Amino acid sequence: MARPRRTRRTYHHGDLRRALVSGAAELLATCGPNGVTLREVARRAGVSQAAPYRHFASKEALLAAVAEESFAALTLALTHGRDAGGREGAERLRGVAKAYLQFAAAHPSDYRLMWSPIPRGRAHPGLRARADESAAVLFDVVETVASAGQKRGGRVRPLAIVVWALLHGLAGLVIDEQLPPEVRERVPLETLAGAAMDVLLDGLRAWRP
Amino acid sequence: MARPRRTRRTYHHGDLRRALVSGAAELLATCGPNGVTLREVARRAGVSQAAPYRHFASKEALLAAVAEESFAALTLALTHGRDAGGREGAERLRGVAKAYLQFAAAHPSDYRLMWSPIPRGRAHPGLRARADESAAVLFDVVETVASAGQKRGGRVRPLAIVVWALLHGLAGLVIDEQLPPEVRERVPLETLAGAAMDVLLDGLRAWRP
DNA sequence: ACCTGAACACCGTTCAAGT
DNA sequence: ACCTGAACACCGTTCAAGT
Repeated sequence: MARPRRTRRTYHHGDLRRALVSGAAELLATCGPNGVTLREVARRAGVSQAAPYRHFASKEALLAAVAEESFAALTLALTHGRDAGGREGAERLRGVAKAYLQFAAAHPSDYRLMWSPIPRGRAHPGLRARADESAAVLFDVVETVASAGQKRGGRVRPLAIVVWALLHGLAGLVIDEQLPPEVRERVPLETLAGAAMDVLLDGLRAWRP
Repeated sequence: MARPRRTRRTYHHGDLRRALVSGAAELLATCGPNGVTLREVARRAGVSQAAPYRHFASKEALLAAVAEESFAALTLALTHGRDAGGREGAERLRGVAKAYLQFAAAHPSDYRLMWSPIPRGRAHPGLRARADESAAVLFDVVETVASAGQKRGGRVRPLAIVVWALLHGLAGLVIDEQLPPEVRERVPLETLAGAAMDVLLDGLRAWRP
Protein backbone atom coordinates (compact mmCIF):
# COMPACT_ATOMS: atom_id res chain seq x y z
CA MET A 1 0.00 0.00 0.00
CA ALA A 2 1.64 3.13 -1.21
CA ARG A 3 -0.63 5.56 0.68
CA PRO A 4 -1.64 5.09 4.30
CA ARG A 5 -5.25 6.26 4.79
CA ARG A 6 -6.00 7.86 1.49
CA THR A 7 -8.56 10.02 3.32
CA ARG A 8 -5.72 12.15 4.59
CA ARG A 9 -3.84 13.91 1.78
CA THR A 10 -6.36 16.69 2.08
CA TYR A 11 -5.61 19.72 4.20
CA HIS A 12 -2.27 20.37 5.82
CA HIS A 13 -0.77 19.37 2.56
CA GLY A 14 -2.59 19.27 -0.71
CA ASP A 15 -6.14 20.41 -0.56
CA LEU A 16 -6.78 23.10 2.03
CA ARG A 17 -8.67 25.03 -0.61
CA ARG A 18 -11.27 22.30 -1.06
CA ALA A 19 -11.56 21.82 2.69
CA LEU A 20 -12.26 25.52 3.13
CA VAL A 21 -14.94 25.61 0.45
CA SER A 22 -16.79 22.55 1.71
CA GLY A 23 -16.38 23.67 5.31
CA ALA A 24 -17.92 27.03 4.49
CA ALA A 25 -20.76 25.32 2.61
CA GLU A 26 -21.45 23.07 5.57
CA LEU A 27 -21.40 25.99 7.98
CA LEU A 28 -23.76 27.90 5.71
CA ALA A 29 -26.21 25.03 5.60
CA THR A 30 -26.17 24.30 9.32
CA CYS A 31 -25.69 27.72 10.96
CA GLY A 32 -27.05 30.13 8.38
CA PRO A 33 -25.24 33.04 6.76
CA ASN A 34 -24.20 34.64 10.04
CA GLY A 35 -22.59 31.38 11.08
CA VAL A 36 -20.10 31.54 8.25
CA THR A 37 -16.97 33.04 9.68
CA LEU A 38 -13.54 32.83 8.17
CA ARG A 39 -12.09 32.07 11.58
CA GLU A 40 -14.56 29.25 12.22
CA VAL A 41 -13.96 27.76 8.78
CA ALA A 42 -10.23 27.80 9.51
CA ARG A 43 -10.83 26.18 12.91
CA ARG A 44 -12.84 23.37 11.34
CA ALA A 45 -10.09 22.75 8.83
CA GLY A 46 -7.64 22.54 11.72
CA VAL A 47 -5.63 25.43 10.52
CA SER A 48 -4.67 28.91 11.74
CA GLN A 49 -6.94 31.89 11.17
CA ALA A 50 -4.52 33.39 8.68
CA ALA A 51 -4.14 30.27 6.56
CA PRO A 52 -7.22 30.81 4.35
CA TYR A 53 -5.63 33.96 2.97
CA ARG A 54 -3.11 31.76 1.17
CA HIS A 55 -6.04 30.47 -0.94
CA PHE A 56 -8.65 33.24 -0.97
CA ALA A 57 -8.12 36.96 -1.12
CA SER A 58 -11.02 37.60 1.24
CA LYS A 59 -14.06 36.12 2.89
CA GLU A 60 -16.06 37.32 -0.10
CA ALA A 61 -13.87 35.30 -2.45
CA LEU A 62 -14.48 32.17 -0.40
CA LEU A 63 -18.23 32.78 -0.50
CA ALA A 64 -18.02 33.27 -4.25
CA ALA A 65 -16.41 29.84 -4.54
CA VAL A 66 -19.24 28.34 -2.50
CA ALA A 67 -21.83 30.06 -4.70
CA GLU A 68 -20.05 28.77 -7.79
CA GLU A 69 -20.47 25.20 -6.58
CA SER A 70 -24.12 25.81 -5.81
CA PHE A 71 -24.76 27.06 -9.34
CA ALA A 72 -23.14 23.94 -10.73
CA ALA A 73 -25.46 21.85 -8.54
CA LEU A 74 -28.47 23.88 -9.67
CA THR A 75 -27.59 23.35 -13.33
CA LEU A 76 -27.41 19.63 -12.74
CA ALA A 77 -30.76 19.60 -10.93
CA LEU A 78 -32.42 21.60 -13.71
CA THR A 79 -31.20 19.34 -16.49
CA HIS A 80 -32.37 16.27 -14.58
CA GLY A 81 -35.75 17.89 -13.97
CA ARG A 82 -36.03 18.74 -17.64
CA ASP A 83 -35.27 15.23 -18.82
CA ALA A 84 -37.27 13.40 -16.18
CA GLY A 85 -40.72 14.17 -17.54
CA GLY A 86 -40.66 13.25 -21.18
CA ARG A 87 -40.26 14.77 -24.60
CA GLU A 88 -43.11 17.22 -24.85
CA GLY A 89 -42.11 20.89 -24.45
CA ALA A 90 -44.59 21.94 -21.79
CA GLU A 91 -43.77 18.86 -19.77
CA ARG A 92 -40.08 19.69 -19.88
CA LEU A 93 -40.76 23.24 -18.75
CA ARG A 94 -42.78 21.95 -15.81
CA GLY A 95 -39.95 19.59 -14.94
CA VAL A 96 -37.44 22.44 -14.85
CA ALA A 97 -39.79 24.62 -12.82
CA LYS A 98 -40.33 21.88 -10.27
CA ALA A 99 -36.60 21.21 -9.98
CA TYR A 100 -35.91 24.92 -9.57
CA LEU A 101 -38.32 25.35 -6.67
CA GLN A 102 -37.23 22.15 -5.02
CA PHE A 103 -33.59 23.16 -5.17
CA ALA A 104 -34.36 26.52 -3.56
CA ALA A 105 -36.51 24.92 -0.87
CA ALA A 106 -33.90 22.27 -0.11
CA HIS A 107 -30.97 24.69 0.05
CA PRO A 108 -32.38 28.04 1.15
CA SER A 109 -29.13 29.49 2.47
CA ASP A 110 -27.26 28.48 -0.67
CA TYR A 111 -29.97 29.92 -2.87
CA ARG A 112 -29.87 33.23 -1.03
CA LEU A 113 -26.10 33.37 -1.24
CA MET A 114 -26.20 32.70 -4.98
CA TRP A 115 -28.24 35.85 -5.52
CA SER A 116 -26.76 37.98 -2.79
CA PRO A 117 -24.88 41.08 -3.85
CA ILE A 118 -21.76 39.86 -2.06
CA PRO A 119 -20.35 37.45 -4.61
CA ARG A 120 -21.37 39.58 -7.53
CA GLY A 121 -19.26 42.73 -7.96
CA ARG A 122 -16.47 43.02 -10.48
CA ALA A 123 -14.30 39.88 -10.17
CA HIS A 124 -15.39 36.24 -9.77
CA PRO A 125 -15.72 35.40 -13.49
CA GLY A 126 -16.11 31.70 -12.68
CA LEU A 127 -19.19 32.47 -10.65
CA ARG A 128 -20.74 34.44 -13.48
CA ALA A 129 -20.03 31.59 -15.88
CA ARG A 130 -21.75 29.00 -13.68
CA ALA A 131 -24.72 31.33 -13.15
CA ASP A 132 -25.05 31.77 -16.91
CA GLU A 133 -25.03 28.01 -17.40
CA SER A 134 -27.96 27.64 -15.01
CA ALA A 135 -29.89 30.36 -16.81
CA ALA A 136 -29.11 28.74 -20.17
CA VAL A 137 -30.94 25.53 -19.23
CA LEU A 138 -34.05 27.52 -18.46
CA PHE A 139 -33.75 29.67 -21.57
CA ASP A 140 -33.36 26.63 -23.83
CA VAL A 141 -36.50 24.98 -22.55
CA VAL A 142 -38.52 28.15 -22.92
CA GLU A 143 -37.26 28.53 -26.44
CA THR A 144 -38.37 25.00 -27.28
CA VAL A 145 -41.84 25.61 -25.91
CA ALA A 146 -42.25 29.01 -27.45
CA SER A 147 -40.69 28.60 -30.86
CA ALA A 148 -43.62 26.63 -32.27
CA GLY A 149 -45.98 29.50 -31.63
CA GLN A 150 -43.53 32.21 -32.48
CA LYS A 151 -45.24 35.44 -33.37
CA ARG A 152 -43.83 38.98 -33.20
CA GLY A 153 -40.38 37.83 -34.41
CA GLY A 154 -37.58 37.17 -31.91
CA ARG A 155 -39.79 37.54 -28.85
CA VAL A 156 -38.52 34.47 -27.05
CA ARG A 157 -35.97 36.29 -24.91
CA PRO A 158 -38.40 38.54 -23.02
CA LEU A 159 -40.64 35.54 -22.42
CA ALA A 160 -37.74 33.56 -20.99
CA ILE A 161 -37.03 36.45 -18.65
CA VAL A 162 -40.62 36.37 -17.47
CA VAL A 163 -40.41 32.64 -16.78
CA TRP A 164 -37.13 33.09 -14.96
CA ALA A 165 -38.43 36.00 -12.90
CA LEU A 166 -41.54 34.06 -11.96
CA LEU A 167 -39.52 31.09 -10.72
CA HIS A 168 -37.02 33.33 -8.97
CA GLY A 169 -39.86 35.19 -7.25
CA LEU A 170 -41.70 32.03 -6.24
CA ALA A 171 -38.48 30.61 -4.84
CA GLY A 172 -38.00 33.76 -2.78
CA LEU A 173 -41.53 33.63 -1.42
CA VAL A 174 -41.19 29.96 -0.56
CA ILE A 175 -37.81 30.37 1.12
CA ASP A 176 -38.88 33.36 3.18
CA GLU A 177 -42.12 31.62 4.11
CA GLN A 178 -43.99 34.58 2.77
CA LEU A 179 -46.82 32.62 1.19
CA PRO A 180 -50.18 32.54 2.95
CA PRO A 181 -50.36 29.56 5.33
CA GLU A 182 -53.10 27.73 3.42
CA VAL A 183 -50.83 27.65 0.39
CA ARG A 184 -47.66 26.91 2.31
CA GLU A 185 -49.15 23.99 4.17
CA ARG A 186 -51.33 22.41 1.56
CA VAL A 187 -49.88 23.07 -1.87
CA PRO A 188 -46.86 20.94 -2.77
CA LEU A 189 -44.05 22.70 -4.58
CA GLU A 190 -44.68 20.63 -7.66
CA THR A 191 -48.25 21.84 -7.89
CA LEU A 192 -47.21 25.42 -7.30
CA ALA A 193 -44.59 25.25 -10.02
CA GLY A 194 -47.03 23.55 -12.38
CA ALA A 195 -49.79 26.07 -11.77
CA ALA A 196 -47.43 28.98 -12.33
CA MET A 197 -46.19 27.53 -15.58
CA ASP A 198 -49.75 26.84 -16.71
CA VAL A 199 -50.65 30.49 -16.37
CA LEU A 200 -47.70 31.36 -18.56
CA LEU A 201 -48.43 28.60 -21.05
CA ASP A 202 -51.97 29.86 -21.37
CA GLY A 203 -50.40 33.21 -22.15
CA LEU A 204 -48.24 31.53 -24.75
CA ARG A 205 -51.14 29.78 -26.34
CA ALA A 206 -52.88 33.13 -26.65
CA TRP A 207 -49.86 34.36 -28.61
CA ARG A 208 -50.18 31.73 -31.25
CA PRO A 209 -51.67 32.65 -34.62
CA MET B 1 -41.35 82.24 21.48
CA ALA B 2 -41.88 79.31 23.72
CA ARG B 3 -39.37 76.97 22.03
CA PRO B 4 -35.92 78.01 20.88
CA ARG B 5 -35.07 76.24 17.58
CA ARG B 6 -37.84 73.74 17.30
CA THR B 7 -35.48 71.59 15.18
CA ARG B 8 -33.77 70.49 18.37
CA ARG B 9 -36.07 68.58 20.70
CA THR B 10 -35.06 65.47 18.86
CA TYR B 11 -32.32 63.26 20.25
CA HIS B 12 -30.65 63.81 23.58
CA HIS B 13 -34.09 64.39 24.93
CA GLY B 14 -37.24 63.25 23.21
CA ASP B 15 -36.72 61.34 20.05
CA LEU B 16 -33.57 59.24 19.99
CA ARG B 17 -35.63 56.37 18.66
CA ARG B 18 -36.60 58.24 15.51
CA ALA B 19 -33.04 59.51 15.05
CA LEU B 20 -31.74 55.94 15.21
CA VAL B 21 -34.22 54.61 12.69
CA SER B 22 -33.63 57.36 10.16
CA GLY B 23 -29.89 57.26 10.76
CA ALA B 24 -29.87 53.53 10.05
CA ALA B 25 -31.98 54.03 6.93
CA GLU B 26 -29.58 56.71 5.66
CA LEU B 27 -26.59 54.51 6.35
CA LEU B 28 -28.26 51.63 4.54
CA ALA B 29 -28.94 53.77 1.48
CA THR B 30 -25.48 55.32 1.30
CA CYS B 31 -23.14 52.58 2.52
CA GLY B 32 -25.06 49.39 1.82
CA PRO B 33 -26.02 46.68 4.28
CA ASN B 34 -22.49 46.16 5.60
CA GLY B 35 -22.29 49.85 6.40
CA VAL B 36 -25.09 49.63 8.91
CA THR B 37 -23.47 49.28 12.28
CA LEU B 38 -25.11 49.90 15.59
CA ARG B 39 -22.03 51.78 16.76
CA GLU B 40 -21.97 54.01 13.68
CA VAL B 41 -25.67 54.74 13.98
CA ALA B 42 -25.09 55.76 17.60
CA ARG B 43 -22.13 57.93 16.60
CA ARG B 44 -24.24 59.75 14.01
CA ALA B 45 -26.92 60.38 16.58
CA GLY B 46 -24.25 61.84 18.86
CA VAL B 47 -24.83 59.27 21.52
CA SER B 48 -22.88 56.49 23.25
CA GLN B 49 -22.66 53.02 21.72
CA ALA B 50 -24.83 51.59 24.48
CA ALA B 51 -27.64 54.13 24.16
CA PRO B 52 -29.53 52.39 21.31
CA TYR B 53 -30.20 49.47 23.64
CA ARG B 54 -32.56 51.71 25.61
CA HIS B 55 -34.79 51.75 22.48
CA PHE B 56 -34.08 48.53 20.60
CA ALA B 57 -33.39 45.10 22.00
CA SER B 58 -30.83 44.37 19.28
CA LYS B 59 -29.46 45.44 15.94
CA GLU B 60 -32.01 43.16 14.34
CA ALA B 61 -34.84 45.02 16.04
CA LEU B 62 -33.55 48.33 14.68
CA LEU B 63 -33.37 46.86 11.18
CA ALA B 64 -36.92 45.57 11.57
CA ALA B 65 -38.04 49.12 12.33
CA VAL B 66 -36.30 50.36 9.19
CA ALA B 67 -37.95 47.62 7.13
CA GLU B 68 -41.31 48.53 8.61
CA GLU B 69 -40.94 52.09 7.35
CA SER B 70 -39.92 50.84 3.94
CA PHE B 71 -43.04 48.69 3.66
CA ALA B 72 -45.17 51.70 4.55
CA ALA B 73 -43.44 53.64 1.77
CA LEU B 74 -43.97 50.78 -0.68
CA THR B 75 -47.69 50.62 0.14
CA LEU B 76 -47.97 54.33 -0.58
CA ALA B 77 -46.10 53.99 -3.87
CA LEU B 78 -48.28 51.07 -4.97
CA THR B 79 -51.57 52.85 -4.26
CA HIS B 80 -50.35 55.90 -6.14
CA GLY B 81 -49.29 53.75 -9.06
CA ARG B 82 -52.65 52.01 -9.06
CA ASP B 83 -54.64 55.25 -9.11
CA ALA B 84 -52.42 57.13 -11.56
CA GLY B 85 -53.45 55.29 -14.70
CA GLY B 86 -57.20 55.31 -14.78
CA ARG B 87 -60.17 53.17 -13.93
CA GLU B 88 -59.76 50.14 -16.15
CA GLY B 89 -58.56 47.01 -14.32
CA ALA B 90 -55.64 46.05 -16.55
CA GLU B 91 -54.44 49.62 -16.52
CA ARG B 92 -54.46 49.66 -12.73
CA LEU B 93 -52.51 46.42 -12.59
CA ARG B 94 -49.91 47.86 -14.92
CA GLY B 95 -49.71 50.95 -12.72
CA VAL B 96 -49.04 48.86 -9.63
CA ALA B 97 -46.47 46.73 -11.44
CA LYS B 98 -44.60 49.78 -12.67
CA ALA B 99 -44.61 51.35 -9.20
CA TYR B 100 -43.37 48.11 -7.68
CA LEU B 101 -40.38 47.80 -9.98
CA GLN B 102 -39.54 51.46 -9.70
CA PHE B 103 -39.59 51.31 -5.93
CA ALA B 104 -37.22 48.34 -5.92
CA ALA B 105 -34.90 49.97 -8.43
CA ALA B 106 -34.86 53.26 -6.53
CA HIS B 107 -34.25 51.69 -3.12
CA PRO B 108 -32.35 48.46 -3.72
CA SER B 109 -30.86 48.13 -0.25
CA ASP B 110 -34.20 48.80 1.38
CA TYR B 111 -35.90 46.30 -0.88
CA ARG B 112 -33.36 43.63 -0.05
CA LEU B 113 -33.67 44.31 3.67
CA MET B 114 -37.44 44.04 3.48
CA TRP B 115 -37.18 40.46 2.25
CA SER B 116 -34.10 39.44 4.13
CA PRO B 117 -34.48 36.69 6.69
CA ILE B 118 -33.15 38.96 9.42
CA PRO B 119 -36.22 40.98 10.26
CA ARG B 120 -38.54 38.06 9.86
CA GLY B 121 -38.29 35.48 12.64
CA ARG B 122 -40.83 35.27 15.42
CA ALA B 123 -41.25 38.79 16.84
CA HIS B 124 -41.66 42.09 14.94
CA PRO B 125 -45.46 41.94 14.49
CA GLY B 126 -45.53 45.54 13.24
CA LEU B 127 -43.28 44.57 10.37
CA ARG B 128 -45.49 41.68 9.37
CA ALA B 129 -48.53 43.99 9.45
CA ARG B 130 -46.92 46.54 7.13
CA ALA B 131 -45.76 43.79 4.78
CA ASP B 132 -49.31 42.42 4.64
CA GLU B 133 -50.65 45.87 3.80
CA SER B 134 -48.32 46.10 0.82
CA ALA B 135 -49.37 42.67 -0.39
CA ALA B 136 -53.03 43.59 0.05
CA VAL B 137 -52.80 46.43 -2.48
CA LEU B 138 -51.49 44.01 -5.05
CA PHE B 139 -54.02 41.31 -4.19
CA ASP B 140 -56.93 43.75 -4.48
CA VAL B 141 -55.96 44.88 -7.95
CA VAL B 142 -55.53 41.32 -9.16
CA GLU B 143 -58.91 40.45 -7.77
CA THR B 144 -60.50 43.33 -9.65
CA VAL B 145 -58.91 42.25 -12.91
CA ALA B 146 -59.61 38.59 -12.48
CA SER B 147 -63.08 38.54 -10.96
CA ALA B 148 -64.80 39.38 -14.23
CA GLY B 149 -63.44 36.25 -15.85
CA GLN B 150 -63.75 34.08 -12.78
CA LYS B 151 -63.82 30.43 -13.63
CA ARG B 152 -62.89 27.46 -11.39
CA GLY B 153 -64.39 29.08 -8.28
CA GLY B 154 -62.19 30.98 -5.83
CA ARG B 155 -59.11 30.79 -8.01
CA VAL B 156 -58.09 34.40 -7.58
CA ARG B 157 -55.66 33.79 -4.73
CA PRO B 158 -53.21 31.53 -6.61
CA LEU B 159 -53.25 33.96 -9.49
CA ALA B 160 -52.41 36.85 -7.18
CA ILE B 161 -49.50 34.84 -5.87
CA VAL B 162 -48.24 34.34 -9.41
CA VAL B 163 -48.45 38.08 -10.08
CA TRP B 164 -46.69 38.84 -6.84
CA ALA B 165 -43.96 36.27 -7.47
CA LEU B 166 -43.38 37.60 -10.97
CA LEU B 167 -42.94 41.16 -9.72
CA HIS B 168 -40.80 40.02 -6.82
CA GLY B 169 -38.61 38.03 -9.16
CA LEU B 170 -38.29 40.81 -11.71
CA ALA B 171 -37.37 43.22 -8.94
CA GLY B 172 -34.66 40.84 -7.79
CA LEU B 173 -33.24 40.45 -11.28
CA VAL B 174 -33.27 44.21 -11.82
CA ILE B 175 -31.66 44.98 -8.47
CA ASP B 176 -28.93 42.40 -8.83
CA GLU B 177 -28.29 43.49 -12.42
CA GLN B 178 -28.87 39.95 -13.52
CA LEU B 179 -30.75 40.77 -16.70
CA PRO B 180 -28.95 40.46 -20.02
CA PRO B 181 -27.32 43.78 -20.94
CA GLU B 182 -29.48 44.45 -23.98
CA VAL B 183 -32.55 44.35 -21.76
CA ARG B 184 -30.96 46.24 -18.87
CA GLU B 185 -29.77 49.07 -21.06
CA ARG B 186 -32.59 49.45 -23.49
CA VAL B 187 -35.83 48.37 -21.87
CA PRO B 188 -37.29 50.89 -19.41
CA LEU B 189 -38.76 49.46 -16.21
CA GLU B 190 -42.20 50.55 -17.25
CA THR B 191 -42.03 48.52 -20.44
CA LEU B 192 -40.66 45.52 -18.59
CA ALA B 193 -43.44 45.66 -16.01
CA GLY B 194 -46.04 46.14 -18.73
CA ALA B 195 -44.79 43.26 -20.84
CA ALA B 196 -44.73 40.94 -17.85
CA MET B 197 -48.28 41.85 -16.92
CA ASP B 198 -49.40 41.40 -20.52
CA VAL B 199 -48.20 37.81 -20.53
CA LEU B 200 -50.24 37.18 -17.41
CA LEU B 201 -53.26 39.04 -18.72
CA ASP B 202 -53.17 36.92 -21.86
CA GLY B 203 -53.19 33.96 -19.54
CA LEU B 204 -56.16 35.43 -17.74
CA ARG B 205 -58.06 36.01 -20.92
CA ALA B 206 -57.55 32.37 -21.79
CA TRP B 207 -59.22 31.46 -18.51
CA ARG B 208 -62.40 33.27 -19.32
CA PRO B 209 -65.43 31.26 -20.42
C1' DA C 1 5.38 27.09 -1.07
C1' DC C 2 2.52 27.05 2.66
C1' DC C 3 1.44 28.03 7.35
C1' DT C 4 1.69 30.29 12.36
C1' DG C 5 1.56 34.03 16.06
C1' DA C 6 0.62 38.18 17.24
C1' DA C 7 -1.30 42.35 16.35
C1' DC C 8 -4.76 46.19 14.51
C1' DA C 9 -9.06 48.15 14.04
C1' DC C 10 -13.25 47.05 14.26
C1' DC C 11 -17.96 44.65 15.80
C1' DG C 12 -22.62 43.41 19.04
C1' DT C 13 -23.88 43.21 23.63
C1' DT C 14 -23.84 43.75 28.79
C1' DC C 15 -23.66 46.02 33.12
C1' DA C 16 -22.41 48.85 36.71
C1' DA C 17 -22.64 53.54 37.44
C1' DG C 18 -23.93 58.26 36.70
C1' DT C 19 -27.63 62.45 36.22
C1' DA D 1 -36.17 57.48 32.81
C1' DC D 2 -32.44 57.79 29.97
C1' DC D 3 -27.63 57.73 29.07
C1' DT D 4 -22.22 56.80 29.74
C1' DG D 5 -17.74 54.09 30.43
C1' DA D 6 -15.61 50.23 30.45
C1' DA D 7 -15.43 45.64 29.57
C1' DC D 8 -16.18 40.79 27.14
C1' DA D 9 -16.05 37.84 23.41
C1' DC D 10 -15.94 37.98 19.07
C1' DC D 11 -14.81 39.51 13.91
C1' DG D 12 -11.79 40.35 9.02
C1' DT D 13 -7.32 41.32 7.67
C1' DT D 14 -2.19 42.03 7.76
C1' DC D 15 2.54 40.92 8.38
C1' DA D 16 6.63 39.38 10.20
C1' DA D 17 8.46 35.07 11.04
C1' DG D 18 8.87 30.16 10.91
C1' DT D 19 9.53 25.26 8.29
